Amino acid sequence: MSEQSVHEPSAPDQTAPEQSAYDFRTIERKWQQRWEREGIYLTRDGGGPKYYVLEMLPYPSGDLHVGHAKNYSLGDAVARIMRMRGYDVLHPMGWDAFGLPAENAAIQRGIDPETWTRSNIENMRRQIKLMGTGYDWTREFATCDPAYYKWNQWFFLRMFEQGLAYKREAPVNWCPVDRTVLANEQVQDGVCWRCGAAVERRNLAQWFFKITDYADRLLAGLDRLTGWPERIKTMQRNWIGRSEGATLAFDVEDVAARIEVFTTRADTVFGTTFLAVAPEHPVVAQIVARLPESRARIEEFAAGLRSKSELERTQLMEKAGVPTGAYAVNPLSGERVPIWVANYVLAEYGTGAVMGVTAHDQRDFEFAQKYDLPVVQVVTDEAGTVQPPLSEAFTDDGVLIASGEYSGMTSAQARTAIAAHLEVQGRGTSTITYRFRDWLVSRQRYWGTPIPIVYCPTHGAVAVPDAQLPVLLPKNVAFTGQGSPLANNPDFVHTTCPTCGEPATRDADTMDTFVDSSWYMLRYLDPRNGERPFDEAIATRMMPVDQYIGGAEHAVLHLLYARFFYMFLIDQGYVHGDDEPFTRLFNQGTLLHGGEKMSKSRGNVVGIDETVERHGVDAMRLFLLKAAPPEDSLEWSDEGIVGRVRFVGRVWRAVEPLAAKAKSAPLDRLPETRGDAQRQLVRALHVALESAQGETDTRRFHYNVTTAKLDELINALTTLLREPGASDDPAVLYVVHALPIVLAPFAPHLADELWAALGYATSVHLERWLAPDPAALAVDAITLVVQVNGKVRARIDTAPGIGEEAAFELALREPTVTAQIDGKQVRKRIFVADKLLNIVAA
RNA sequence: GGGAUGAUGGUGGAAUAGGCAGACACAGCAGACUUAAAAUCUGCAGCCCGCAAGGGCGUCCGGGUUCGAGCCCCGGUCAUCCCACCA
Repeated sequence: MSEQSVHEPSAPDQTAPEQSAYDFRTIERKWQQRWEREGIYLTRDGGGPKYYVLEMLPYPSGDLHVGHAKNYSLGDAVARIMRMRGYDVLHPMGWDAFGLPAENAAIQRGIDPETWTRSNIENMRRQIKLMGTGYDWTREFATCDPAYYKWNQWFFLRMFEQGLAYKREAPVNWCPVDRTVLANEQVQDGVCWRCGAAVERRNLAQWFFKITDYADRLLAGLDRLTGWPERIKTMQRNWIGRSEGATLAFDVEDVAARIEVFTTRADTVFGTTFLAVAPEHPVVAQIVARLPESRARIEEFAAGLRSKSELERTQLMEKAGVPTGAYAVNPLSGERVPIWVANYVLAEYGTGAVMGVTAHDQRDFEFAQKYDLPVVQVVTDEAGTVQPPLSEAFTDDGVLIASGEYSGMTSAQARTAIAAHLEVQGRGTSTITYRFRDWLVSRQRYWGTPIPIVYCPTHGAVAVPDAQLPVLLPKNVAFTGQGSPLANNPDFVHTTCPTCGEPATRDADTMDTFVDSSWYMLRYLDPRNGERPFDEAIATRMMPVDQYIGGAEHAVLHLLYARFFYMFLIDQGYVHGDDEPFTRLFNQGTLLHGGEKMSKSRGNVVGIDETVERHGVDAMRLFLLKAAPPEDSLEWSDEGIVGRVRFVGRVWRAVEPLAAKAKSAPLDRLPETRGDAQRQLVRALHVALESAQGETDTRRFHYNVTTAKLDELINALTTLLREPGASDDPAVLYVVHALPIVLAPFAPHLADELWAALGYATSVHLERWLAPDPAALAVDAITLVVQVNGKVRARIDTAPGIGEEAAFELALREPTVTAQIDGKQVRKRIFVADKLLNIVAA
């Protein structure tokens, strides 16, 4: 590492604590340089079990703040503990480098997106190294490297071949002034972020990945992911939104059309009093052709709806509709029901049409109230107490009434019977509907992976041959914020058809950046492979990721897309094994400052450079681990970190004077202990070891508790050191010798400085972890709690294993106990060995 | 509207399986060291009564189960997050 890459100290800060004897600035820099020089964090192939720990790929936004540090401190501690425990740890880092902010910088400040991105990466890499994190940097890549995005294109073509990538029209946000598509975050209050023009919805032909083909596998896989938080799995299930029901067909009177409706309540068909369709439903055009007098009314209604923002449409609007004038026929009862266009029917879900069952669906009920439609109850509860008139929809399952031959059946029986009956007549089928849609991957942007498709007047959409990949992003691009940068670039767009060689045009869209992050965990395994995205054998050996760490904001999209992508890779045989890519998932809590999430846009960031310069890396990392459990959000505290600065100094002052002696204290067996204080000290060390190691086993990562155990350890050590002769005590020297090992995952620089002071020439991070020793953890004295009627009245210090009778006799010697029993009869005794004696007296 | 999670001292938090509530730390107070301060070290510290010994109360509120509830059950309040016209 060169000198330039180390941060220059900022101006001296008068409020900063005076430098103690432990010069963290010099020491931390020294170790970081040495670790890098010696390559101690390169992935080892030492014949141990593999352990792949991965933090979610960061976006290179510019500067790291302590919120990022919270994430990396955790992953780094996990990686270090597992490495010391003998696992062959893979812990890589890279960059999610495509995306909108770089393009915005280009539009607003005229900076080339690549220049902007690369310089951010440089800075963030420097800052991550400044934290002393143990990544294997030889595997680093950025998703904007052509050597990476080439494989995005390659996978796109494989999906295209399999019919999993397809093209269809879909609405986008369109700015009529800038003639460009806007991302949702570029639409603010319905207007363009740049020019303020009102944003329109427009249909464009775009590429989709057929993730819905995998819906049931994505659902089923969740049940096997026992190492994932239940909350995230629930969110994914809700997102997929599997719904079992039936599709039923209603004939339209006087129009040669059928309206299909999806319903989960086929048992309520007899209660249908109207049909509601989305304004976009094709039947609307057919009805208008037949009943021209309805045209104006329907078009006005649809136009009013289109002018509303998404927010107004989904949250604020009252249910409303207009009658089309046409009627449909109930396939079971034969009754005529009016067809309405309604604002609460979604074109994209189900069939875009619903049967209006006013008595048994709350939305339909409200609609009926507003437009005075009949309410026909066809289900009642078991006891038959629910009777008309209804004041609200009765939405529970129950028993059918007024439903012809189905009356008397339960809802569940009727659903099956009705679906079967209609199926025979060709008017119904059992259907499973999903809430989530196929994955729209086209983005009308520059800074992303070009879609490797060419449009030929003769041959249509043609795949770019593999040999011609990557389709490179052009360099000579003007960023005006108007139009599409690639579509505006003739050199890029004009090409020849791979099939016939005639003039053709390229697809001018780029891929959603979620494509980039859907398979990156595989590229780390074989990052320089030029022939394949990754080697099959290596991937099969190293996958899945054992521990994935990141924020809950990716609970649905990224984590669902990556699971889908991996299932595809498994199916295609690019990697073998289980089709879930992330065995365990841990969701970090966010870092708050001033009660709000720390972020550049909120202007409440605390930078890494300043924090490290002022307090030191180890203190920062220890504070971020100590202040709260890692899944909780955590309020940054400039005061709180002072406690960790003190801890670092206290450890150094306690250990350093004894370091020369301590190396000869053997670590392979427990030391002789003379007294209770010595036994407590050795026990404190093993409690800390157990805490640190247990957290990786149980996956809770509650290092806030582990750091408290380290506090207790150092408190016990400094207390003992005040006793005469302590510096020759075998227990003290044993603990001093072992201390760097237990500190290594959390304060890696301090640990190595202590290890060197002991006289070691090699890094402590190459040492083996100490196994917590049950003999050291055993206690030789307990405090037995004595309760009278459930209230603590005395505590008796005694040896473990004391019997109930003996305990009772001791308890009766305590005046605070006898005072409570006095004049009462002892009715009962509850005895919990080595813990508690409860005397029940009345 | 639906779902999930949570609520513990001045603050962040701890409490393995229903068994000592408040570990550890921050802030605070007192003391030691110092000419003085900083740094460091030591001690105190949930609330109320009491000189003390000790006692009463106490984990959002109200009930319940239990010898015993921060933890389990029922009802409520508040907070955060997610989904939200999904037929």
